[in-house]
Amino acid sequence: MLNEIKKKEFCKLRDNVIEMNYKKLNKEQREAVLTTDGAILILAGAGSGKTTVLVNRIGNLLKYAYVYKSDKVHQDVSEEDIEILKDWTNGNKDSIDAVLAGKVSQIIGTNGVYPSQILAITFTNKAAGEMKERVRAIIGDEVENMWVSTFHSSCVRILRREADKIGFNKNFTIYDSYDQKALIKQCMKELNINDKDLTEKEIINKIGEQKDNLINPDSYKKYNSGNYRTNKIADVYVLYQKKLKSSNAMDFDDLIIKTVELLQKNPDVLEFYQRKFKFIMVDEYQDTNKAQYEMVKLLAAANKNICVVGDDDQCIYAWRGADIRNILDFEKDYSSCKIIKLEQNYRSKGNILKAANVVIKNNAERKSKILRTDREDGEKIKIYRAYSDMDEANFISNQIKEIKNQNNKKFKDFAILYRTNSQSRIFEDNFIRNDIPYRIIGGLKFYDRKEIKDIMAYLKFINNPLDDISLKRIINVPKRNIGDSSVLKVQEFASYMDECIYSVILDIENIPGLTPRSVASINKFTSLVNSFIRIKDEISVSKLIEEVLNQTGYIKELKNSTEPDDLSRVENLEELVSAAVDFENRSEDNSLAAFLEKIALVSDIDNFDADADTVVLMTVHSAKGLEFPVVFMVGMENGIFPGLQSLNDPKEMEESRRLCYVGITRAKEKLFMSSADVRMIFGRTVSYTVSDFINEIAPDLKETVNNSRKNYGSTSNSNGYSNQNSKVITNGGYSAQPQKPNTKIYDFFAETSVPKNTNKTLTLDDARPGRKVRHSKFGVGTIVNVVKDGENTKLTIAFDNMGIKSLMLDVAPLEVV
DNA sequence: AGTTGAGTTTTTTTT
DNA sequence: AAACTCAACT
Repeated sequence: MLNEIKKKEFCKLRDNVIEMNYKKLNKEQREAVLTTDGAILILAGAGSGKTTVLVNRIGNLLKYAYVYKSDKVHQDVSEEDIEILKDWTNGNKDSIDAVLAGKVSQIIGTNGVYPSQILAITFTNKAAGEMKERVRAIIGDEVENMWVSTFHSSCVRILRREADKIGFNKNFTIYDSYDQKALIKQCMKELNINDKDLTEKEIINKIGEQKDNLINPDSYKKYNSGNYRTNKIADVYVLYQKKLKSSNAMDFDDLIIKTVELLQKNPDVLEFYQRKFKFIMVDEYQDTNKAQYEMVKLLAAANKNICVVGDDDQCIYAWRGADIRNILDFEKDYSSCKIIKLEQNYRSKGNILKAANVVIKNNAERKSKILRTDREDGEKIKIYRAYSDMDEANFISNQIKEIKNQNNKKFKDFAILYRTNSQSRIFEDNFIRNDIPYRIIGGLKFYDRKEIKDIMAYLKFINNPLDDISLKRIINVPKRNIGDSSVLKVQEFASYMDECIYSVILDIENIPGLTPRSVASINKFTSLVNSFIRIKDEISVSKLIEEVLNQTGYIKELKNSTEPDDLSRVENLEELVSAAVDFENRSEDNSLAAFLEKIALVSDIDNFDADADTVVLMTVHSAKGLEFPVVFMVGMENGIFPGLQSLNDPKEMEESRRLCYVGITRAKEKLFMSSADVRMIFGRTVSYTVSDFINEIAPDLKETVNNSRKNYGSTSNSNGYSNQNSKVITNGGYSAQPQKPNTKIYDFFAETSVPKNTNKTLTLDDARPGRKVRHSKFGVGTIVNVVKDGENTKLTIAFDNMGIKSLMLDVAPLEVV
């Protein structure tokens, strides 16, 4: 009756799961996989196999949810068949009967879980995709019924279904940060806020902060009306939300907040999703903010089957509202929760892991957890001090070539990790010259290019004509004689009528003060976009883009242009069309709205193809979750990593250290950490000391690899420069060193972060950013900036308790700490 | 209306 | 160093 293949498939599936559960997993992992009911917190250190655990846990939940598709009614059922069925279904009689009747497509076993009852939230789309594929390997295409996605994507999916319940139309627009900025600017203008010291950036940050913490405009206004500045910010917040709503748009934060609101205000909706998602899993839980936390809490409230995975040591998004307490207090939220620690690291060699451990140990606020590995110690961490940023890049490209040849590595085995995107440029230049294939993840994204944003604005507007921000972007692009003043008049009239711009320009004759020429131009524009709106559901997205490019004359304008950049713009637009075609082929829902959503929510890392054989350059933030055989952490200087703004703020310093920990733990076999004597920042030459984080690594775990610098002064080697450097660093201050003829070498020895009380008066030579100093009145602080002003040197110092002060080097009573 | 030019600001990190 | 902004000029 049951054909052999099916039986085999099933057995294979079950055996797979069991095999994975019991053979490949360690004790803690197994426990995590097998604990299916109730709340579990999995504290998963870097490289401890948490994705494996999550995937197998899902496999375990679905162990008996075998898909059985047949419409044949079975009659000749042997005893053996019955036994097999019993085994498959764990004796579930309903399931057995259903199979025999040929009516079911699923057998539900003891766990009684359907794929559709599982919600798995990951941090990036890429992580979601990978998890999906690994689950697919166990349960097959049934994986499509699971929700495996990011917070933002899940929220959009819910919101599209229920938009009307919170007063939105289901094809709402997702505003990216550019749209957000434009709208904030407009709000500020309308509120006559042009204070030089109340910038839109500050306002955006403040509003974002409120949103992360689920504070709505009204309550923010209520509690902040006393303060002049916050009161103004509150006004912008109120107006901003109002305008978003009337534009049928949401910003990134709103996606989460509106979902929480929806669930809170609509018990029936909440109940629906609570019943649907019997099992919830959240990855990277340490990076959730209050809003996300609340959403998870709401959804999990009924079943309490919640499994969160995270690592407090890898919380690197506090600046975005991520609240480490969410993970630290999980036990309080779910009192009967089980805590499982995964401390066995399968990724890095011993020394790398030890280095990570000693660095992170310096953080105060953490759950104690020590990663261990069975792997051999491997090589020491390689520390390189370059003389310049160019030298740093050069050193690295030489290392890449050398290691690649000697160790038979590929380009894709190397990653360059930095703290800020701007640091990529110098490597890019160098790699081009050295013929090293590379990819940069992050920075200016494809979809952030002007020409792409222009066309996307057309699409956004066509999809949602209430979107004033997009309309204003395209109304005179390409040029069609609708000037700023005309747009302003239209805008003002729309505000006065309390309508969107599109609806007032449809009846243009009602708008006062427009010249006949403007009226004609606007009418032409209106009928153009109307023609797009008419066809948007009838043709594919790629066709629509082509129509827009041609009908608007956008392509023509670029092709006629003499600007050299415009040629590549045409190519980019062609790529946009290809992206749309690709989307149509892959996506089930290939509507315009789905396309826009996909593009709004992709991150750069989502497109990271681990198979392409190139060196990879990215920020440490982007690298989270990835691993590479050889990692270069570059710009390891006080002032860059950690950044200037972190140096005098203990909280920021801890976050930086966590970031450093993330960076270190990306490396499997070799880790380089480099810094430079001098580098260019903002067109200025600055010099920073070696990062405190490098100094925190115990001497026996690291070695200096500056041998290649012997041409740099005969004194270097004779002073133990290359061999005993770690001792030099830990032994303390440069004052112990004899004067060096070469000031650069001399400076190098000055790099130390182990504070030694020398009581030495601060001199010009010591006055560098990152150095800790003591002022007789202001106490201890860190030099943030040094500006030579003729004879004098002006120092900017961030004091631990007195804030930031500017002082003259010659006059101020300062000593080296 | 569009262009030029001086002046300014930028670099955290991202869904 | 480069990108962006604003205002004064064609």
